[in-house]
Amino acid sequence: MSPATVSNAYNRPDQLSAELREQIFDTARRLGYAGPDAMARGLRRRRAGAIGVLYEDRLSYAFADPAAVLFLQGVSMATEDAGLGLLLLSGAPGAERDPEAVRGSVVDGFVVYSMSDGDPLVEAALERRLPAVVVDQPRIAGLPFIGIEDRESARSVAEHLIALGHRRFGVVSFAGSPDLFSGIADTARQEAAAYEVTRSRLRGYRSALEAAGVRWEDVPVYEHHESTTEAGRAAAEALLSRGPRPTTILCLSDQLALGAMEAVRSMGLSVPKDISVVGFDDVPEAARATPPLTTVRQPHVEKGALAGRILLARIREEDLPEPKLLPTRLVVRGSTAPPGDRF
Amino acid sequence: MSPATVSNAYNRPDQLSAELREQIFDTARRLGYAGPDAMARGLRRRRAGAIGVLYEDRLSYAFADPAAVLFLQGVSMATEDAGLGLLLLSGAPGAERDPEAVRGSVVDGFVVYSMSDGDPLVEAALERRLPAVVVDQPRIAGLPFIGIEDRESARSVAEHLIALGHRRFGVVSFAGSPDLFSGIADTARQEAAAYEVTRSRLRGYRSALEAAGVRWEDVPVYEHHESTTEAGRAAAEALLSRGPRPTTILCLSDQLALGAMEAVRSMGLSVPKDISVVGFDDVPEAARATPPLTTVRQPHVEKGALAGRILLARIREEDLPEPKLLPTRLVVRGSTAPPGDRF
DNA sequence: CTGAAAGCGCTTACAG
DNA sequence: CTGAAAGCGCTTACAG
Repeated sequence: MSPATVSNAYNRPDQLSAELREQIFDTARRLGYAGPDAMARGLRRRRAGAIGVLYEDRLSYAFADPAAVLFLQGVSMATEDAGLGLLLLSGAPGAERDPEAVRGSVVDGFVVYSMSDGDPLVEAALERRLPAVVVDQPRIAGLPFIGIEDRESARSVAEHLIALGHRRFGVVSFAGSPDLFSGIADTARQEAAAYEVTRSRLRGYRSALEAAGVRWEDVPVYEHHESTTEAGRAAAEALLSRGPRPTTILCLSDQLALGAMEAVRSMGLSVPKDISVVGFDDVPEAARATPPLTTVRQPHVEKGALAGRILLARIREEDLPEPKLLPTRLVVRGSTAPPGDRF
Repeated sequence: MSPATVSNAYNRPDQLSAELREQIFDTARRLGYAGPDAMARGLRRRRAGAIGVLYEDRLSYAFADPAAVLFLQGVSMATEDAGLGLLLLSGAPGAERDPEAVRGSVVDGFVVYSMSDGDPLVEAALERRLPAVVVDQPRIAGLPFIGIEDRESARSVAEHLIALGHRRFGVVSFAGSPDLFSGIADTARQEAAAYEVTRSRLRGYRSALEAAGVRWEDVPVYEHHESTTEAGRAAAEALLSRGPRPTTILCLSDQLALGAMEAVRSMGLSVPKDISVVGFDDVPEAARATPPLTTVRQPHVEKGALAGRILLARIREEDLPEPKLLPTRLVVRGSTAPPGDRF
C-alpha cells in the first residue's frame, strides 16, 4: 500500500481493484486519516479551486449594499457552475488595508470589484500574476474590464431633469477618494477623484447641465464617504438647507437617493412635487419605494455573471473576446416631475 | 541568496539587512517572481487563511435570501477582524451535490449553515476533521451549535393568532426535506422532515393550536421547496382556494409571508381584515411591507458573528463555552387582527 | 494493477 | 545576518 496507491484510491478508482480501495478506506477510517489534504493536493495540482473577489470596503458593508449583493449573486452563478468556491476578501478592516490576506489567499484568479485607482490591495493582487478581471474600476491596462458607460448614463438622467424644466440642482455623491471625506466637494476635488466611477458620473451630470446653460460651479456636490441611506439623508439635508434651494437632487446611487427622499420628507417637503430625486443602479428597493425612484438601471447580476465567466475563461486559458460594456437604461418613475412653483 | 533568505525577505524583514531585502525584491521583479506561493506557504504553515461556509442550496439563492445575506454579513464581521477570507461553497449545482468542492476547499474550518440531516456535503466536511460549527441545523453531537428556540418561537406567534380569536388556520412551510416536493404535507411527511428547523416550527404551531382545541390534522400545511415570495404566493393561493377557507396563514419565513400577502390581495381580499398573515425571521422587508408584517424576530447578523467567532476560537484552540441559543421575540405589526366576520 | 522516485514551492529551526 | 537541510502532504509519470 504505497502512497501512490492510496492517492489512486481517492482520485482514480479505476487504477485499482474495488476490494483494495475499500480496504484502504477502512484503514484510513481506523487510522483517522481525513483524506487527501486540500492544500497539498492543490500545491501539487497547481489549482486552488476558488476565485477571489476583492471588495473595496469592509465585507460586512458589501452584504448591506443591494447592488454588491446582486453582483456577488452573479459571480456565484458562474463559479458554482464550474464547481469552484467563492473567496470573499475584505478591503478594509478599519484603516489598515493590510494586503497580507490578498497575498496569502489561495485562489486561481481575482475579480477586482469597484476599487480605487492605486489601491494597495489591487496592487498586491496584480503582483500575484494570476488571471484577473476588473469590474467598474480601476481601469488597468491589459486586464479585461467589465462595466457600463457611467458618463453617458449619468448624463441621460440629468437630461431627463433638464427636460422637465429643472435648473437648480444639487448632487449627492458617494466617495470620490478613499480618504473618508464628507462635505461639499469643489471641482478640484471632483477632478482629482481616485474613483473612476465617481469622476465619470459627475462629468456626465456636468455635461448635461452645461449643455443647458447651467454653471456647474454653482451646483453643490455633497460627497459622503459611504453609499447608504443614512449618508444620502445627511447629504440631502445639507443641500436642502442651503440657499438657493435646489429643485432636484441627483444621487450617484439608489441607496443615497432613498435617503435623500427621506430627508425631503423629514423637512416637510414632498417628492416629486417640491423636490425631484433621482438615483443610479435600479436596485429592487428603488421600484418599491414611495414614490418609486427614477433611476438608471444597470444589470448587476449579469455584470457579476459576466465577470465570473470571463475570469474562468482566463483561468482555463480559453481566449475570450474583450468584453463590451453592459447596457444601461433610464427608468423614469414617480420621484421626478417638473419643478414646483412654491419657491 | 539562498531560498531561506528570500523567504525571510518576504516574511521576516528583521532577519536581513534592508539593502539585501531591496536587492532581493529587485531581482524578483526582474525575474517575474510573484512572491511566495500562497498554497505552498499554506501547506508549510498549515493554515489556509480562510473559513468555509456550507450552504444548502445554490449560492445564488443565498444572495437572494435576505436572512442568509444578513447571516453572511455577521460571519464576515468575524472573519475580517481576524484577517481571514470567507469561502462560500455552493450546496447544489443542479441535483448533483458533488462533495468534491468541499473535499478540496482550502479552509481552516467550516460553518455549516442550515443544512438537512444526513447531507452528503456536511458529511464530506466532517470527514475533513477540521474545526466546525453548525448553525440552525442539523444537530450533530460534538459540534458547537448556534441557533434559536424554533419550536417555542413558532408557538408564540401561533398563540398570538389564537389570542386574536382565530380558529381556522393554514400553514405555508418551506422544504421539509430536500426532495423538491411541493404540495400539502400530511403529518407523516411533517414528522419525517429531514430539516430540523421545519420539524420544530411545525411542532411549535401544532402545540399552540392543539392547546386551543384545534385539530392539527385539519390544518392544511402547504410545503414549498423554496422559501421565496413566489413560493409563498403560490402556496397561499392554494390554501385560500380550499374550503373551509382559513382566516389566517402561518408562514415559516418572511419571504413566504410576503408572497402570501400578495396572494391574499390578488384574490381581492385584504390583510389583515379578511386574512391575517404572519412570518418568521423579521428581515428588513417585513417592517417595510404594506401592511407591516407580524413575525418572529431572530438576530441574523449576530447569529453569523457568533458562528464566526466560535469557529475562530476553535481554530485557535481557545476553549469557548458552548454557545447558548439566541433570543427571539414576537413582533406584532399590522398584518394580524381578529378574524373578520365576512365568511 | 502496484510501488519507488521526483518534485509542487515554500518555511523553519539550526549551524555558522 | 546568512545558507544547507529537512519536510509540509500530496500526485504523476514511469517501470515493473
